[in-house]
Amino acid sequence: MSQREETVSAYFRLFNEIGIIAQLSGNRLERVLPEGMSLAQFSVLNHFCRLGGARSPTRLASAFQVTKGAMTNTLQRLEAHGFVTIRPDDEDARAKVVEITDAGRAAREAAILATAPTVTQLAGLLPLADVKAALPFLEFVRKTLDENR
Amino acid sequence: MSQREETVSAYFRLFNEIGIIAQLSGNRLERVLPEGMSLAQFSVLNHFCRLGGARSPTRLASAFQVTKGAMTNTLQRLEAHGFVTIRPDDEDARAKVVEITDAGRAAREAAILATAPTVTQLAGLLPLADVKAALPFLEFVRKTLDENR
DNA sequence: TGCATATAGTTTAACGTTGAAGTAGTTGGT
DNA sequence: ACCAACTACTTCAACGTTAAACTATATGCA
Repeated sequence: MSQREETVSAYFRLFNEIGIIAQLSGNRLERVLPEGMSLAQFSVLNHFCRLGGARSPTRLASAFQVTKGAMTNTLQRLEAHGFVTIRPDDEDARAKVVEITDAGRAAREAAILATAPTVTQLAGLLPLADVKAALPFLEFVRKTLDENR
Repeated sequence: MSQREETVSAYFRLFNEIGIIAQLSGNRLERVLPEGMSLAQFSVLNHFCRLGGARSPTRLASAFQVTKGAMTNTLQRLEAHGFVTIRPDDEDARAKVVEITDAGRAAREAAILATAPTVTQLAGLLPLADVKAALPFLEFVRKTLDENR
């Protein structure tokens, strides 16, 4: 294999491994999440609880790197469950303001409890130090991909 | 934040970053791939070219960590394009034997050429040494998830 | 002020995936 | 030789995603 081919294959392998891990870990978490709660919904609830305050759909879409259409879908489901409220933005009639509800906070708590055994199991298998060591590079890859679409 | 919460959040961040990277890199490659060729199809063609020989659908499904249903879908599309042949297995009437065709090899070549500029761009942004350094951990994570479903 | 352009959000079709149900064939213990 | 349990593959509905088309509103410049 030429040097060029070896280089190309390293990048393909990187994205291939990452793709498979995303698939396996996503399924895995989704299976233990309470009935009807998707990973996308859980992530949004988490975001609100961790950072507090209100957000527009567009800002959420960009935080999670999904299209606005995908975020519309997620937010409509969350609203149907009563986990968020969506109201018009007074200062910009195009925009909306999304906020988590008490029910949403409770659902997030329940979801965290539900995932705890799985996270504990993984913590026993994947050394925390390795995970922490890998994060900066992964964040760098994510930012790089994001900035060069 | 308690030690426990910090640990949990490290694992969530790991899978969150990986999920976003998978989404962004997958879209990105798919956009430059020749019309009608999905990443799943490309991966299968690549697999055949790199490793040679024939494979059963189940073996392919397990190599890519997708369900058999997903692989049925991918193989049917590849067969419709004439990129693989699918025939019964003489030694096991339940099974099938999948092989790449010359057209499939040509399509794979074309796909590699199409992705070359993107890979080159990424190679300029993500240092090869960092990518190579990250691979063993990612492979370990993938194997661990795979073995503990 | 008016108009071109940009932005916020929704809708739609198409896609790939999962999980479960179903068909067909194989295997191993008795 | 039989039959229960397993395995290979397909089909189907549901889901979350993308990209593109669309409506409505905002912004900036001539």
